[in-house]
Amino acid sequence: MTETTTKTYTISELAKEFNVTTRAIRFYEDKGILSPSRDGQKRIYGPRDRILLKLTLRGKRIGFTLAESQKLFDMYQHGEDNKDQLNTMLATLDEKDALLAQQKLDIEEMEAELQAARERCLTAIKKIDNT
Amino acid sequence: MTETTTKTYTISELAKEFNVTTRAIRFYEDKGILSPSRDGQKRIYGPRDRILLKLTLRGKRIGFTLAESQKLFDMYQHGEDNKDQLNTMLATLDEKDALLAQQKLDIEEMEAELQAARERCLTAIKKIDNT
DNA sequence: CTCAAGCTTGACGTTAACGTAAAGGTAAAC
DNA sequence: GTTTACCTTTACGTTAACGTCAAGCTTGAG
Repeated sequence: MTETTTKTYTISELAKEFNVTTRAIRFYEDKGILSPSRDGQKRIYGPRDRILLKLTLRGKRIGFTLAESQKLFDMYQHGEDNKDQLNTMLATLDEKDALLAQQKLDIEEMEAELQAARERCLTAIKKIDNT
Repeated sequence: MTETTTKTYTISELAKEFNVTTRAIRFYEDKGILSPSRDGQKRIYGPRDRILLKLTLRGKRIGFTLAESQKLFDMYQHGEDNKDQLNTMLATLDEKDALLAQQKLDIEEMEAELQAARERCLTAIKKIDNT
């Protein structure tokens, strides 16, 4: 009764789902981020790969490099028994948190400026229309 | 009584203030973002250059390319009379706003994950300490 | 059988954003 | 007058993150 088959994905399925190229996905494997199993030649991706891909792409959107993401994943997985490594990871996490905080400020300020620019645009357009 | 002298900066002053290299600042000039005046050979930066530099760096922190920042600045300055250009700019602003909204979500989720990772770290360290 | 669709592994090309010398002008300090 | 500290231009080097062929396996449809 208990299903033991885990969901799998082909490379192009993942590519479509996350809107990236297959080339990019293979590239992430090269960088040690993904490690799909194989069916003969073909790559088979499991749920774990899917999550890692998702996290990687999210990281990218907020400015993490692939190397940074990979490092985090790596520490997260193989650091359970090494205190030094755990502390290194805590430091890394703090560092990232600080960056995110700064980014939030930057985003707020940028949004205000975009809004100001938008209003200036609209005013200028009105002026033109009244000519 | 009314002072008309505007504050000016040397390249290294700006570099120090914003913690970037002089090379980077000259690079931004190459890209058309800054346009300092000269005192003989030497570059003289005014308040306007300073602001543009600040905005550029802020943009960078949230993932804007230099070309994108430059394009925004350019539209902001020379678009007052061209309706098409104003509308293009409005579209660009909307696009950027959408990206910023996505980034906010990404940051929230990433912070949650970093927090979870941090707690896992701390737990693991405790376990080690109790060994 | 063959043919198109999708997979594979190289391997060279590209863009962005500077880094890094190299080689020299200038100006205040000693 | 010669170091020292900045400034300049020119130009080749570098890293990240893929893009873009090339050349070939394989597999289900017709």
